[in-house]
Amino acid sequence: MTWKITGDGPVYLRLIGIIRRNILSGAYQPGQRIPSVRDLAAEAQVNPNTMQRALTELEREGILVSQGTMGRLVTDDRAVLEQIRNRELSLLAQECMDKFKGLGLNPQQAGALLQRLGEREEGNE
Amino acid sequence: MTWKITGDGPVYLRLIGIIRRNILSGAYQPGQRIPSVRDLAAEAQVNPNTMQRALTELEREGILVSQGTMGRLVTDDRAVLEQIRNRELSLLAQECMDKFKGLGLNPQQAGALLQRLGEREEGNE
Amino acid sequence: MTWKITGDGPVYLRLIGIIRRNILSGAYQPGQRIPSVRDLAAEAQVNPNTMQRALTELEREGILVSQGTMGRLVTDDRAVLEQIRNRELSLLAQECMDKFKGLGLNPQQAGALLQRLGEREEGNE
Amino acid sequence: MTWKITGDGPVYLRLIGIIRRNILSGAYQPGQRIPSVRDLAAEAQVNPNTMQRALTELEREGILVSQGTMGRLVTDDRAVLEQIRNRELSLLAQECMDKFKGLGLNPQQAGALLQRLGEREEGNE
DNA sequence: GTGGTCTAGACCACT
DNA sequence: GTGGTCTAGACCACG
Repeated sequence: MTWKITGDGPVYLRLIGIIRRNILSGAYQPGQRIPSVRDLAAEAQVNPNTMQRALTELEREGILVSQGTMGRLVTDDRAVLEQIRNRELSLLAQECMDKFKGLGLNPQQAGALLQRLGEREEGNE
Repeated sequence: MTWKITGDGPVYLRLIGIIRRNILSGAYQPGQRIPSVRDLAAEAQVNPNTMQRALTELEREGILVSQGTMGRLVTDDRAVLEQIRNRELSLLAQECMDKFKGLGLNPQQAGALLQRLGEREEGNE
Repeated sequence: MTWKITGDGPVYLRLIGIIRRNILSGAYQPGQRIPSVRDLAAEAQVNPNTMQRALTELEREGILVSQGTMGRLVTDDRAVLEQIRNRELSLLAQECMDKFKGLGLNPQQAGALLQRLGEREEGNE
Repeated sequence: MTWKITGDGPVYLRLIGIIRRNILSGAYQPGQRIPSVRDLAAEAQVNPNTMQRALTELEREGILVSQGTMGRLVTDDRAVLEQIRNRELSLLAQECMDKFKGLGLNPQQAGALLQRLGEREEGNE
């Protein structure tokens, strides 16, 4: 896992984003145990308190579940994962679309552009 | 013009991106005179030298033209603008697609998602 | 390397000319590492920033390549070197010819004059 | 007459060069009266003493002749003019050749290059 | 006023 | 140590 804590804004928010994305992308599988707060903090070169806060928020979100003294697991509730994934997709889509609009494209054109990207890749394979 | 110089990377590169986007989006019209180096630097709260560097690079790119002591203009060469716009679109599309792939979508699905965004907006109108 | 930064015009442009000529003349061999920015600046008695600018331009020109933290090398692409050499030859020829014309010589006569210079040298050998 | 006193070295030496070249190029005809020291100094934006020194040197060279209180004339001795012109040509040829050598050309090649320049111009006419 | 250049000195990331 | 970036402040040429 890469821990480029670049950009601005509170560090713990960026940690949340990074961990969430890594779960949704499958880097951490549903039901899998994640490293300890201390280890994660060391890996990300961040204060353990900051990492703790990020994990607590992700717990409240339901994507992580605490096992008391046994550490934390990624939820195995596929419905929760799917819901969070859809929310992230929606945010990402809106974010991208805003940028495309800034260059004068409407959703139809932007969507077509992405799909043309796919055709090009197929051609390269 | 908004000057959020957030994120990481050299400031002058982000200035270039911001100004270029503002030109491509039409905030600065082709042939229009842009503010002086010092004014832009004050507006963006950066050192005039840094702004100067950004503008010099944009000049080399051809999207800006210097009029010596008469200030700088946005080029009125539509072909240059269109070419740069296409390059930016290509980069943006690839960038977005990378993020969508991280969430498990292929270009077809991502494109469809953006277009569904458009239909939703039409419904709201 | 001699660093006579005499004459007029921006210093960084004259630095570019001096360094380029020294590369083309073989004082810096293709693929060879050149001194650090700071060393060159000290040698030429200019500000490191000014020297940095000159080197950056030469990099953009392709005659120098940066190795990140490993310093800069003269390109080992002979084609690039040959192309730049031809361009310099063309400029130099035109520049000389302008001066000869000021003294009433046409290209034929000027060329013959230079070649007679060669014959005289042969005679001295 | 243009008075770009650029470059380095004593001003009066550059004045000498400029005036001599203007005479040899025919801007000042043999036997013609040249402007007064005061006028020339004003034109060149130079201290009259400096201009005086330049003219005195040119007089010693024989290319200018003083008429006492009647001002100065360009010599009408074609032999003197021709001799000085040859000396200047010789210096210029050597100077150019040094630069060509720096780029790896011998006199034969340099001469051929200049003559090719002439052919190209003929083609454009 | 405009753009452009130069210096001085600092900081950062990389290795 | 290396290249690279940024700031601060000054000076110049051009109209």
